[in-house]
Amino acid sequence: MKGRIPLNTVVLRLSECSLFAGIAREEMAAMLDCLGARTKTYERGEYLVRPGDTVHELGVVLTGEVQVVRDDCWGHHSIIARVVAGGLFAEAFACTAQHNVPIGVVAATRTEVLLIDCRKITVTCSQACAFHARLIQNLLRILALKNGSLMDKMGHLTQRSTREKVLSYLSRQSFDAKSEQFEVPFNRQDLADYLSVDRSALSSELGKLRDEGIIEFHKSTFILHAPRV
Amino acid sequence: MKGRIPLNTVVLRLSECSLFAGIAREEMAAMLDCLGARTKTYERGEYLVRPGDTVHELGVVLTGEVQVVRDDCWGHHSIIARVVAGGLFAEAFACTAQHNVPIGVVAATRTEVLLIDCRKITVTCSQACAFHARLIQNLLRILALKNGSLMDKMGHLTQRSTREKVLSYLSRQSFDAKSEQFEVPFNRQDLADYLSVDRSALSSELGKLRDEGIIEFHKSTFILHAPRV
DNA sequence: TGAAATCGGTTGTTTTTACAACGTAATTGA
DNA sequence: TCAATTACGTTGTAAAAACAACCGATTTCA
Repeated sequence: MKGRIPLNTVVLRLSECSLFAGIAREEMAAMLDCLGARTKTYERGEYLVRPGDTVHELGVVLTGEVQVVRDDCWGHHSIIARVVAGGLFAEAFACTAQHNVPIGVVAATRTEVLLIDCRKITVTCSQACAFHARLIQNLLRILALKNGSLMDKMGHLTQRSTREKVLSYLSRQSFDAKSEQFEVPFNRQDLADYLSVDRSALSSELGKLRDEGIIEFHKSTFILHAPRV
Repeated sequence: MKGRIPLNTVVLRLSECSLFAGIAREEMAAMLDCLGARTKTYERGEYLVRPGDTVHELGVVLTGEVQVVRDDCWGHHSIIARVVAGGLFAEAFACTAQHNVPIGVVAATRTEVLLIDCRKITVTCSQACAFHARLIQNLLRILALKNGSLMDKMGHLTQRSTREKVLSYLSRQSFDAKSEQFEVPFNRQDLADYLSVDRSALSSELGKLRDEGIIEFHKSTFILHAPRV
């Protein structure tokens, strides 16, 4: 396999990745070879995918974190999603071999990724490797789940005011954490970019919500007292 | 097959549906039987899926049109997507057998649909019907494309102002129509709900854009003079 | 045909946001 | 350790949106 990351390290990471669920570690080396997978490392701030690229490979985040972003013609920067270790990026575009993708993928930290040509997954190979069917089913499930999370995010974006957006987001985080107290994985600017609101407006709205006793927060730790939406 | 719609009518519709691409018409009767598919008819305004439902079946729109909608706790109604003949709905939730779905699906016109239990698609059946693999691949492609359209829609929602949202939307419609002139498939209220803006604000913004010579419109026919975004 | 409902534009008021600018605290890194 | 950078809250102002209310035109349908 191409890339500088040791094979057993890669296999270890992949064993916890939902794309490879149900595939034995012993099979993985052969599988990676058949898929023509390669590893690559990016520094914080580097682009893995640029708007306008043609994408054939999907990416698996082995370590670190990437953000799927979009900059529009009015100069706004927005964060569509974050992908942490075990997650996939660009898989929807790779599956349809999309030209001129509208999004970018940028490393939020130093990041190691595995890149796999999607055609190698969806087109069953001549050796009729046993894992193909499983990979396709896993990919199907991942795409379905991602559809769900895109809809969740839309639930925040469709809110009219900054207050509603941030409450919608915090409620969701609280729900996912199964706790009134939780960490948000963004700094203020990134949270604003994620919710498509102004940073200073976000800050002041958070201040108001605190004054009203609805939330408490310190840095990225939040406590939501309000009934969860 | 259960339902009151004649089989050959269903087969004719399905032959133009991307879920069944690559499947011969002669095979379809047997396939529908194996899948346990059933047809159903809804009147305008009827709900096909309600928020909170557990969904196992995906739907294929045979005739008519449905809207995927979401009503939030603040009383806002928003339209996530519209699905016309040949399109699928609820497939992402059905694939993951999701409980308590956050969305509703409502008939925008009188609508005939085909309902298929997703487990019958993804789990290859004992007869090892030849079409299963093809269905799964088609479904994969559809989910990937839908991911893309959700991202497109987010591109509109992430715009800050009503003006930017509507221009972003109209640019896209113009691009898709490959023409400066095009029809939008919404009335004003629905367009506002789709873009998550106030209807009267949308109306007055459209008026301003017309006064500035950027667009022309009559009812749902628009002409966009501005360079496409 | 006529009443009712829907649709779309307009206006005015109140609320909210975006934007820019500034200060302080925390973090980074040479 | 000190300087530079980044992060975060705050404030003021101008712009924009939300909301409600209204009106005329069109469509629906009994």
